[in-house]
Amino acid sequence: MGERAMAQAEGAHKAARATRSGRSSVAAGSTGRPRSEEAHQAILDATLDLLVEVGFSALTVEGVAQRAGVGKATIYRRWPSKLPLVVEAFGQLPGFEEVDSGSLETDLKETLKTYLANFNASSLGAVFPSLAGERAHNPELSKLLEPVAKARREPFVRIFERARERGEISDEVDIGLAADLVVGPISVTLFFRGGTLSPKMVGPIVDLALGGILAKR
Amino acid sequence: MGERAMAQAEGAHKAARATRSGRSSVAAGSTGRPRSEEAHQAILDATLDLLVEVGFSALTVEGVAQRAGVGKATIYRRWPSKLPLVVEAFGQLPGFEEVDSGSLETDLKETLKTYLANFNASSLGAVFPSLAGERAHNPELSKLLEPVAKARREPFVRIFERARERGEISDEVDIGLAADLVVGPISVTLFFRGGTLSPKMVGPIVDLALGGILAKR
DNA sequence: TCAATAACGGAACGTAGTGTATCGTAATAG
DNA sequence: CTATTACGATACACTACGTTCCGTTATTGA
Repeated sequence: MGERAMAQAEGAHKAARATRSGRSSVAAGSTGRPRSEEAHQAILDATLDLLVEVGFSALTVEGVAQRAGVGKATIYRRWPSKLPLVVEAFGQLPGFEEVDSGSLETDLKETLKTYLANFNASSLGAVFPSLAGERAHNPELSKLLEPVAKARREPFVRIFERARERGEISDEVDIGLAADLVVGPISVTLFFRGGTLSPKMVGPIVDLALGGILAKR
Repeated sequence: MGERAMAQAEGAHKAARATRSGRSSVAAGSTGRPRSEEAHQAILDATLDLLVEVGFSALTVEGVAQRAGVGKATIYRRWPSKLPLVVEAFGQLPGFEEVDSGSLETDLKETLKTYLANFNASSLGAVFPSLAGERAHNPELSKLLEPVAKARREPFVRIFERARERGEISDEVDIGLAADLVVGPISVTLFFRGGTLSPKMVGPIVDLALGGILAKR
Protein backbone atom coordinates (compact mmCIF):
# COMPACT_ATOMS: atom_id res chain seq x y z
CA MET A 1 0.00 0.00 0.00
CA GLY A 2 2.32 2.93 -0.17
CA GLU A 3 1.58 6.40 -1.14
CA ARG A 4 5.12 6.63 0.02
CA ALA A 5 7.26 7.82 -2.77
CA MET A 6 4.91 9.91 -4.82
CA ALA A 7 5.34 12.92 -2.57
CA GLN A 8 9.05 12.69 -3.20
CA ALA A 9 9.23 12.90 -6.93
CA GLU A 10 9.25 16.65 -7.26
CA GLY A 11 10.24 18.04 -3.89
CA ALA A 12 13.93 17.47 -3.81
CA HIS A 13 14.68 20.17 -1.28
CA LYS A 14 11.55 19.44 0.64
CA ALA A 15 13.32 16.90 2.79
CA ALA A 16 16.27 19.21 3.24
CA ARG A 17 14.10 21.95 4.63
CA ALA A 18 12.22 19.58 6.85
CA THR A 19 15.06 19.02 9.26
CA ARG A 20 13.12 20.78 11.97
CA SER A 21 11.59 17.72 13.52
CA GLY A 22 14.72 15.62 13.48
CA ARG A 23 13.21 13.63 16.29
CA SER A 24 15.96 11.07 16.36
CA SER A 25 15.15 7.77 17.94
CA VAL A 26 18.62 7.35 19.42
CA ALA A 27 20.34 10.28 21.10
CA ALA A 28 20.86 8.08 24.15
CA GLY A 29 24.09 8.95 25.91
CA SER A 30 25.25 10.87 22.89
CA THR A 31 25.45 14.61 22.63
CA GLY A 32 25.28 16.68 19.51
CA ARG A 33 22.67 16.97 16.83
CA PRO A 34 20.75 13.76 16.37
CA ARG A 35 20.48 12.09 13.01
CA SER A 36 17.45 13.14 11.06
CA GLU A 37 14.95 10.34 10.80
CA GLU A 38 13.34 12.20 7.96
CA ALA A 39 16.52 12.26 5.95
CA HIS A 40 16.92 8.55 6.64
CA GLN A 41 13.48 7.80 5.27
CA ALA A 42 13.89 10.17 2.35
CA ILE A 43 17.05 8.34 1.36
CA LEU A 44 15.38 4.94 1.50
CA ASP A 45 12.41 6.23 -0.48
CA ALA A 46 14.62 7.79 -3.10
CA THR A 47 16.58 4.57 -3.35
CA LEU A 48 13.43 2.57 -4.00
CA ASP A 49 12.21 5.08 -6.55
CA LEU A 50 15.46 4.98 -8.44
CA LEU A 51 15.65 1.22 -8.16
CA VAL A 52 12.35 1.07 -9.97
CA GLU A 53 13.30 3.71 -12.50
CA VAL A 54 16.82 2.77 -13.48
CA GLY A 55 17.52 -0.59 -11.85
CA PHE A 56 20.25 -1.71 -9.52
CA SER A 57 23.32 -1.32 -11.67
CA ALA A 58 22.48 2.16 -12.90
CA LEU A 59 21.64 3.37 -9.42
CA THR A 60 24.24 5.76 -8.01
CA VAL A 61 24.71 7.13 -4.52
CA GLU A 62 24.98 10.56 -6.05
CA GLY A 63 21.63 10.13 -7.74
CA VAL A 64 20.03 9.00 -4.50
CA ALA A 65 21.43 12.02 -2.68
CA GLN A 66 20.02 14.38 -5.28
CA ARG A 67 16.63 12.73 -5.33
CA ALA A 68 16.42 12.69 -1.55
CA GLY A 69 17.63 16.28 -1.25
CA VAL A 70 20.48 15.15 0.90
CA GLY A 71 24.25 15.45 0.90
CA LYS A 72 26.25 12.42 -0.09
CA ALA A 73 27.99 12.43 3.27
CA THR A 74 24.64 11.93 4.98
CA ILE A 75 24.24 8.70 3.05
CA TYR A 76 27.77 7.45 3.59
CA ARG A 77 27.42 8.24 7.29
CA ARG A 78 24.72 5.58 7.48
CA TRP A 79 25.58 3.04 4.80
CA PRO A 80 29.10 2.12 3.73
CA SER A 81 28.15 1.49 0.12
CA LYS A 82 25.21 1.27 -2.19
CA LEU A 83 24.68 -2.43 -1.64
CA PRO A 84 23.52 -2.39 1.99
CA LEU A 85 21.52 0.72 1.18
CA VAL A 86 19.71 -1.08 -1.57
CA VAL A 87 19.16 -4.13 0.58
CA GLU A 88 17.66 -2.07 3.39
CA ALA A 89 15.45 -0.17 0.96
CA PHE A 90 14.39 -3.42 -0.64
CA GLY A 91 13.62 -4.87 2.77
CA GLN A 92 11.13 -2.06 3.34
CA LEU A 93 8.86 -3.44 0.68
CA PRO A 94 5.80 -5.09 2.15
CA GLY A 95 5.69 -8.79 2.71
CA PHE A 96 2.38 -10.52 2.41
CA GLU A 97 -0.09 -12.05 4.76
CA GLU A 98 -0.65 -15.73 5.04
CA VAL A 99 -3.99 -17.27 4.26
CA ASP A 100 -5.25 -20.35 6.07
CA SER A 101 -8.72 -21.13 4.86
CA GLY A 102 -8.58 -24.88 5.33
CA SER A 103 -8.61 -25.45 1.58
CA LEU A 104 -5.49 -25.90 -0.53
CA GLU A 105 -7.05 -24.35 -3.59
CA THR A 106 -8.33 -21.28 -1.76
CA ASP A 107 -5.08 -20.79 0.12
CA LEU A 108 -3.09 -20.88 -3.10
CA LYS A 109 -5.36 -18.59 -5.04
CA GLU A 110 -5.64 -16.01 -2.29
CA THR A 111 -1.95 -16.01 -1.54
CA LEU A 112 -1.05 -15.75 -5.20
CA LYS A 113 -3.40 -12.83 -5.63
CA THR A 114 -1.74 -11.02 -2.76
CA TYR A 115 1.57 -11.97 -4.30
CA LEU A 116 0.73 -10.38 -7.62
CA ALA A 117 -0.89 -7.36 -6.02
CA ASN A 118 2.32 -6.72 -4.11
CA PHE A 119 4.44 -7.13 -7.18
CA ASN A 120 2.38 -4.56 -9.01
CA ALA A 121 1.70 -2.07 -6.23
CA SER A 122 5.25 -1.90 -4.91
CA SER A 123 6.90 -2.08 -8.31
CA LEU A 124 8.60 -5.18 -7.03
CA GLY A 125 8.05 -6.46 -10.53
CA ALA A 126 10.64 -4.00 -11.77
CA VAL A 127 13.02 -4.17 -8.83
CA PHE A 128 13.26 -7.89 -8.35
CA PRO A 129 14.39 -8.82 -11.87
CA SER A 130 17.04 -6.16 -11.69
CA LEU A 131 18.42 -7.55 -8.45
CA ALA A 132 18.01 -11.15 -9.57
CA GLY A 133 19.94 -10.42 -12.72
CA GLU A 134 22.83 -9.19 -10.66
CA ARG A 135 22.92 -12.18 -8.34
CA ALA A 136 24.96 -14.42 -10.57
CA HIS A 137 27.76 -11.85 -10.69
CA ASN A 138 27.56 -10.39 -7.22
CA PRO A 139 27.96 -12.99 -4.47
CA GLU A 140 27.49 -10.40 -1.75
CA LEU A 141 24.17 -9.29 -3.14
CA SER A 142 23.23 -12.90 -3.67
CA LYS A 143 23.79 -13.67 -0.02
CA LEU A 144 21.78 -10.69 1.13
CA LEU A 145 18.98 -11.55 -1.24
CA GLU A 146 18.76 -15.18 -0.24
CA PRO A 147 16.58 -14.79 2.86
CA VAL A 148 14.31 -12.40 0.99
CA ALA A 149 13.73 -14.85 -1.81
CA LYS A 150 13.26 -17.64 0.68
CA ALA A 151 10.66 -15.68 2.59
CA ARG A 152 8.69 -15.21 -0.59
CA ARG A 153 8.64 -18.92 -1.29
CA GLU A 154 7.99 -20.16 2.20
CA PRO A 155 4.28 -19.30 2.45
CA PHE A 156 3.61 -21.61 -0.46
CA VAL A 157 5.60 -24.40 1.09
CA ARG A 158 3.62 -24.02 4.31
CA ILE A 159 0.34 -24.06 2.42
CA PHE A 160 1.26 -27.40 0.93
CA GLU A 161 2.46 -28.73 4.27
CA ARG A 162 -0.87 -27.91 5.83
CA ALA A 163 -2.65 -29.55 2.92
CA ARG A 164 -0.59 -32.67 3.45
CA GLU A 165 -1.45 -32.71 7.15
CA ARG A 166 -5.09 -32.52 6.22
CA GLY A 167 -4.56 -35.40 3.83
CA GLU A 168 -5.37 -33.32 0.77
CA ILE A 169 -2.22 -34.34 -1.04
CA SER A 170 -0.15 -37.49 -1.16
CA ASP A 171 3.10 -37.98 0.74
CA GLU A 172 4.76 -38.66 -2.58
CA VAL A 173 4.40 -35.10 -3.77
CA ASP A 174 7.59 -33.06 -3.56
CA ILE A 175 6.33 -30.01 -1.75
CA GLY A 176 9.15 -27.76 -2.84
CA LEU A 177 8.56 -28.68 -6.44
CA ALA A 178 4.82 -28.17 -6.03
CA ALA A 179 5.48 -24.66 -4.75
CA ASP A 180 7.74 -23.94 -7.69
CA LEU A 181 5.15 -25.30 -10.08
CA VAL A 182 2.53 -22.89 -8.82
CA VAL A 183 4.78 -19.84 -8.87
CA GLY A 184 6.48 -20.96 -12.09
CA PRO A 185 4.24 -19.35 -14.70
CA ILE A 186 4.53 -16.04 -12.87
CA SER A 187 8.28 -16.27 -12.92
CA VAL A 188 8.23 -17.12 -16.61
CA THR A 189 5.98 -14.20 -17.39
CA LEU A 190 8.07 -11.80 -15.38
CA PHE A 191 11.55 -12.84 -16.43
CA PHE A 192 11.41 -14.70 -19.70
CA ARG A 193 8.70 -12.74 -21.39
CA GLY A 194 8.99 -9.43 -19.62
CA GLY A 195 5.22 -9.38 -19.47
CA THR A 196 2.75 -7.88 -17.05
CA LEU A 197 1.35 -9.71 -14.09
CA SER A 198 -2.41 -9.85 -13.85
CA PRO A 199 -4.52 -11.33 -11.06
CA LYS A 200 -6.54 -13.03 -13.76
CA MET A 201 -3.68 -15.45 -14.25
CA VAL A 202 -4.13 -16.92 -10.82
CA GLY A 203 -7.19 -19.05 -11.36
CA PRO A 204 -6.04 -20.97 -14.44
CA ILE A 205 -2.55 -21.41 -13.04
CA VAL A 206 -3.70 -22.98 -9.82
CA ASP A 207 -6.31 -25.10 -11.54
CA LEU A 208 -3.87 -26.53 -14.03
CA ALA A 209 -1.03 -27.03 -11.56
CA LEU A 210 -3.22 -28.49 -8.88
CA GLY A 211 -4.53 -31.13 -11.25
CA GLY A 212 -1.19 -32.86 -11.31
CA ILE A 213 -0.50 -32.36 -7.65
CA LEU A 214 -3.82 -33.71 -6.51
CA ALA A 215 -3.74 -36.59 -8.98
CA LYS A 216 -1.03 -38.25 -6.94
CA ARG A 217 -3.21 -39.79 -4.31
CA MET B 1 23.26 -29.68 -35.06
CA GLY B 2 24.24 -26.56 -33.32
CA GLU B 3 22.10 -24.61 -35.71
CA ARG B 4 22.48 -21.06 -34.65
CA ALA B 5 18.77 -20.55 -34.79
CA MET B 6 17.14 -17.63 -33.09
CA ALA B 7 16.41 -15.39 -35.98
CA GLN B 8 17.53 -11.91 -35.11
CA ALA B 9 15.61 -8.73 -35.47
CA GLU B 10 18.72 -6.73 -36.01
CA GLY B 11 18.99 -6.31 -39.72
CA ALA B 12 19.94 -2.72 -39.16
CA HIS B 13 23.63 -2.99 -38.54
CA LYS B 14 23.91 -6.26 -40.34
CA ALA B 15 23.23 -4.39 -43.54
CA ALA B 16 25.51 -1.56 -42.59
CA ARG B 17 28.22 -4.09 -42.03
CA ALA B 18 28.14 -5.22 -45.63
CA THR B 19 31.72 -4.06 -46.02
CA ARG B 20 33.00 -7.19 -44.38
CA SER B 21 35.78 -8.78 -46.33
CA GLY B 22 36.89 -11.65 -44.22
CA ARG B 23 39.37 -13.27 -46.52
CA SER B 24 38.36 -12.77 -50.05
CA SER B 25 34.84 -11.49 -49.96
CA VAL B 26 36.15 -8.57 -52.03
CA ALA B 27 33.81 -5.97 -50.61
CA ALA B 28 32.44 -4.76 -53.90
CA GLY B 29 34.20 -1.65 -55.15
CA SER B 30 35.93 -0.95 -51.84
CA THR B 31 39.63 -0.44 -51.55
CA GLY B 32 41.76 -0.29 -48.45
CA ARG B 33 42.53 -2.78 -45.76
CA PRO B 34 39.67 -5.21 -45.27
CA ARG B 35 38.10 -5.70 -41.90
CA SER B 36 39.58 -8.58 -40.01
CA GLU B 37 37.10 -11.39 -39.65
CA GLU B 38 39.36 -12.72 -36.97
CA ALA B 39 38.99 -9.57 -34.90
CA HIS B 40 35.25 -9.66 -35.48
CA GLN B 41 34.93 -13.13 -34.05
CA ALA B 42 37.34 -12.44 -31.23
CA ILE B 43 35.20 -9.48 -30.21
CA LEU B 44 32.01 -11.54 -30.19
CA ASP B 45 33.69 -14.31 -28.23
CA ALA B 46 35.10 -11.89 -25.70
CA THR B 47 31.70 -10.27 -25.35
CA LEU B 48 30.09 -13.59 -24.54
CA ASP B 49 32.83 -14.47 -22.08
CA LEU B 50 32.45 -11.21 -20.24
CA LEU B 51 28.69 -11.40 -20.36
CA VAL B 52 28.97 -14.64 -18.45
CA GLU B 53 31.59 -13.35 -16.07
CA VAL B 54 30.33 -9.91 -15.15
CA GLY B 55 26.85 -9.60 -16.64
CA PHE B 56 25.36 -7.05 -18.98
CA SER B 57 25.52 -3.90 -16.94
CA ALA B 58 29.11 -4.37 -15.81
CA LEU B 59 30.23 -5.26 -19.30
CA THR B 60 32.30 -2.49 -20.85
CA VAL B 61 33.52 -1.99 -24.37
CA GLU B 62 36.94 -1.35 -22.93
CA GLY B 63 36.88 -4.74 -21.24
CA VAL B 64 35.79 -6.43 -24.43
CA ALA B 65 38.59 -4.74 -26.36
CA GLN B 66 41.20 -5.87 -23.87
CA ARG B 67 39.88 -9.41 -23.73
CA ALA B 68 39.74 -9.63 -27.51
CA GLY B 69 43.18 -8.04 -27.96
CA VAL B 70 41.68 -5.33 -30.07
CA GLY B 71 41.53 -1.56 -30.07
CA LYS B 72 38.32 0.01 -28.91
CA ALA B 73 37.94 1.80 -32.23
CA THR B 74 37.78 -1.56 -33.96
CA ILE B 75 34.68 -2.33 -31.97
CA TYR B 76 33.00 1.02 -32.44
CA ARG B 77 33.65 0.78 -36.16
CA ARG B 78 31.34 -2.25 -36.26
CA TRP B 79 28.83 -1.62 -33.52
CA PRO B 80 27.53 1.79 -32.51
CA SER B 81 27.21 0.86 -28.87
CA LYS B 82 27.45 -2.06 -26.52
CA LEU B 83 23.82 -2.98 -26.89
CA PRO B 84 23.81 -4.26 -30.47
CA LEU B 85 27.16 -5.87 -29.77
CA VAL B 86 25.69 -7.81 -26.88
CA VAL B 87 22.63 -8.75 -28.87
CA GLU B 88 24.68 -10.10 -31.76
CA ALA B 89 26.95 -12.01 -29.40
CA PHE B 90 23.94 -13.38 -27.57
CA GLY B 91 22.44 -14.44 -30.87
CA GLN B 92 25.47 -16.62 -31.49
CA LEU B 93 24.48 -18.93 -28.69
CA PRO B 94 23.11 -22.22 -29.94
CA GLY B 95 19.40 -22.79 -30.19
CA PHE B 96 18.13 -26.28 -29.52
CA GLU B 97 16.81 -29.10 -31.57
CA GLU B 98 13.22 -30.15 -31.60
CA VAL B 99 12.12 -33.56 -30.55
CA ASP B 100 9.14 -35.30 -32.10
CA SER B 101 8.83 -38.77 -30.65
CA GLY B 102 5.08 -39.06 -30.89
CA SER B 103 4.73 -38.92 -27.13
CA LEU B 104 4.04 -35.77 -25.17
CA GLU B 105 5.93 -36.95 -22.13
CA THR B 106 9.00 -37.97 -24.07
CA ASP B 107 8.99 -34.79 -26.14
CA LEU B 108 8.84 -32.64 -23.04
CA LYS B 109 11.49 -34.51 -21.14
CA GLU B 110 13.91 -34.66 -24.02
CA THR B 111 13.43 -31.04 -24.97
CA LEU B 112 13.78 -29.90 -21.38
CA LYS B 113 16.97 -31.87 -21.01
CA THR B 114 18.41 -30.18 -24.08
CA TYR B 115 17.15 -26.92 -22.68
CA LEU B 116 19.01 -27.37 -19.43
CA ALA B 117 22.10 -28.73 -21.12
CA ASN B 118 22.25 -25.59 -23.25
CA PHE B 119 21.73 -23.34 -20.28
CA ASN B 120 24.64 -24.98 -18.54
CA ALA B 121 26.99 -25.55 -21.44
CA SER B 122 26.67 -22.08 -22.93
CA SER B 123 26.42 -20.37 -19.56
CA LEU B 124 23.12 -19.02 -20.74
CA GLY B 125 22.06 -19.54 -17.17
CA ALA B 126 24.27 -16.64 -16.17
CA VAL B 127 23.69 -14.45 -19.19
CA PHE B 128 19.95 -14.61 -19.44
CA PRO B 129 19.09 -13.38 -15.94
CA SER B 130 21.45 -10.48 -16.41
CA LEU B 131 19.76 -9.44 -19.63
CA ALA B 132 16.30 -10.11 -18.25
CA GLY B 133 17.02 -7.91 -15.27
CA GLU B 134 17.84 -5.05 -17.54
CA ARG B 135 14.73 -5.37 -19.67
CA ALA B 136 12.45 -3.40 -17.42
CA HIS B 137 14.75 -0.38 -17.58
CA ASN B 138 15.97 -0.65 -21.14
CA PRO B 139 13.18 -0.70 -23.73
CA GLU B 140 15.64 -1.06 -26.58
CA LEU B 141 17.16 -4.16 -25.09
CA SER B 142 13.72 -5.43 -24.31
CA LYS B 143 12.69 -5.16 -27.93
CA LEU B 144 15.78 -6.89 -29.16
CA LEU B 145 15.38 -9.66 -26.63
CA GLU B 146 11.76 -10.35 -27.40
CA PRO B 147 12.22 -12.64 -30.41
CA VAL B 148 14.95 -14.52 -28.59
CA ALA B 149 12.76 -15.25 -25.61
CA LYS B 150 9.90 -16.18 -27.89
CA ALA B 151 12.05 -18.63 -29.78
CA ARG B 152 12.92 -20.37 -26.53
CA ARG B 153 9.30 -20.83 -25.61
CA GLU B 154 7.97 -21.86 -29.00
CA PRO B 155 9.25 -25.44 -29.08
CA PHE B 156 7.20 -26.23 -26.01
CA VAL B 157 4.10 -24.68 -27.50
CA ARG B 158 4.57 -26.79 -30.62
CA ILE B 159 5.00 -29.93 -28.56
CA PHE B 160 1.66 -29.31 -26.90
CA GLU B 161 0.02 -28.49 -30.21
CA ARG B 162 1.15 -31.81 -31.65
CA ALA B 163 -0.12 -33.56 -28.54
CA ARG B 164 -3.49 -31.92 -28.99
CA GLU B 165 -3.62 -33.01 -32.62
CA ARG B 166 -2.94 -36.56 -31.50
CA GLY B 167 -5.73 -36.21 -28.96
CA GLU B 168 -3.41 -36.58 -26.00
CA ILE B 169 -4.70 -33.46 -24.30
CA SER B 170 -8.07 -31.77 -24.11
CA ASP B 171 -9.03 -28.74 -26.13
CA GLU B 172 -9.73 -26.96 -22.88
CA VAL B 173 -6.08 -26.81 -21.92
CA ASP B 174 -4.46 -23.40 -22.43
CA ILE B 175 -1.38 -24.41 -24.34
CA GLY B 176 0.57 -21.28 -23.55
CA LEU B 177 -0.07 -21.77 -19.88
CA ALA B 178 0.85 -25.42 -20.10
CA ALA B 179 4.19 -24.45 -21.64
CA ASP B 180 4.79 -21.93 -18.88
CA LEU B 181 3.88 -24.51 -16.27
CA VAL B 182 6.51 -26.92 -17.53
CA VAL B 183 9.25 -24.33 -17.80
CA GLY B 184 8.13 -22.58 -14.63
CA PRO B 185 10.13 -24.46 -11.99
CA ILE B 186 13.27 -23.89 -14.03
CA SER B 187 12.59 -20.19 -14.17
CA VAL B 188 11.95 -20.12 -10.44
CA THR B 189 15.17 -21.96 -9.72
CA LEU B 190 17.16 -19.72 -11.98
CA PHE B 191 15.76 -16.33 -11.07
CA PHE B 192 14.13 -16.48 -7.69
CA ARG B 193 16.47 -18.84 -5.98
CA GLY B 194 19.62 -18.28 -7.97
CA GLY B 195 20.13 -22.03 -7.93
CA THR B 196 21.79 -24.46 -10.29
CA LEU B 197 19.98 -26.25 -13.05
CA SER B 198 20.27 -30.00 -13.06
CA PRO B 199 18.91 -32.44 -15.63
CA LYS B 200 17.61 -34.47 -12.71
CA MET B 201 14.91 -31.91 -12.23
CA VAL B 202 13.31 -32.74 -15.54
CA GLY B 203 11.59 -35.99 -14.69
CA PRO B 204 9.73 -34.86 -11.58
CA ILE B 205 8.81 -31.53 -13.13
CA VAL B 206 7.21 -33.06 -16.19
CA ASP B 207 5.51 -35.79 -14.18
CA LEU B 208 3.95 -33.36 -11.76
CA ALA B 209 2.97 -30.77 -14.34
CA LEU B 210 1.64 -33.28 -16.78
CA GLY B 211 -0.68 -34.72 -14.16
CA GLY B 212 -2.78 -31.60 -14.20
CA ILE B 213 -2.58 -31.09 -17.91
CA LEU B 214 -3.59 -34.62 -18.77
CA ALA B 215 -6.29 -34.70 -16.11
CA LYS B 216 -8.38 -32.33 -18.18
CA ARG B 217 -9.81 -34.82 -20.58
C1' DT C 1 55.55 -1.01 -58.30
C1' DC C 2 53.40 2.38 -55.76
C1' DA C 3 49.91 5.75 -54.34
C1' DA C 4 45.23 5.65 -52.37
C1' DT C 5 42.43 3.76 -49.07
C1' DA C 6 40.61 1.97 -44.95
C1' DA C 7 41.10 -0.95 -40.81
C1' DC C 8 44.40 -1.86 -37.32
C1' DG C 9 46.13 -1.39 -32.04
C1' DG C 10 47.27 2.05 -28.87
C1' DA C 11 46.90 6.34 -26.69
C1' DA C 12 44.70 10.70 -25.60
C1' DC C 13 40.87 13.23 -24.73
C1' DG C 14 36.46 14.91 -21.86
C1' DT C 15 32.78 13.17 -18.78
C1' DA C 16 30.79 10.97 -14.86
C1' DG C 17 30.59 8.57 -10.44
C1' DT C 18 33.18 7.13 -6.26
C1' DG C 19 34.46 7.69 -1.54
C1' DT C 20 36.51 11.14 1.51
C1' DA C 21 37.18 15.64 3.46
C1' DT C 22 36.00 20.28 4.63
C1' DC C 23 33.02 24.23 4.87
C1' DG C 24 29.54 27.14 7.63
C1' DT C 25 25.06 26.17 9.70
C1' DA C 26 21.61 23.87 12.72
C1' DA C 27 20.17 21.16 16.56
C1' DT C 28 20.60 18.98 20.94
C1' DA C 29 22.80 17.89 25.88
C1' DG C 30 24.80 19.43 29.94
C1' DC D 1 26.13 29.28 26.73
C1' DT D 2 29.31 25.88 25.17
C1' DA D 3 30.59 21.46 23.45
C1' DT D 4 29.33 18.20 20.26
C1' DT D 5 27.43 16.12 16.40
C1' DA D 6 24.61 15.96 12.04
C1' DC D 7 23.21 18.66 8.34
C1' DG D 8 23.58 20.20 2.96
C1' DA D 9 26.89 21.72 -0.05
C1' DT D 10 31.00 21.54 -2.34
C1' DA D 11 35.74 20.25 -3.60
C1' DC D 12 38.90 16.69 -4.06
C1' DA D 13 41.80 12.86 -6.19
C1' DC D 14 40.80 8.69 -8.35
C1' DT D 15 39.00 5.54 -11.52
C1' DA D 16 36.77 3.96 -15.64
C1' DC D 17 33.87 5.06 -19.09
C1' DG D 18 32.77 6.20 -24.34
C1' DT D 19 34.75 8.48 -28.09
C1' DT D 20 38.15 10.24 -31.16
C1' DC D 21 42.68 10.96 -32.99
C1' DC D 22 47.27 8.91 -34.49
C1' DG D 23 50.94 6.52 -36.69
C1' DT D 24 51.11 1.87 -38.72
C1' DT D 25 49.73 -1.98 -41.70
C1' DA D 26 47.24 -4.58 -45.18
C1' DT D 27 44.97 -4.57 -49.55
C1' DT D 28 43.49 -2.70 -54.13
C1' DG D 29 43.75 -0.65 -58.55
C1' DA D 30 46.34 2.19 -61.73
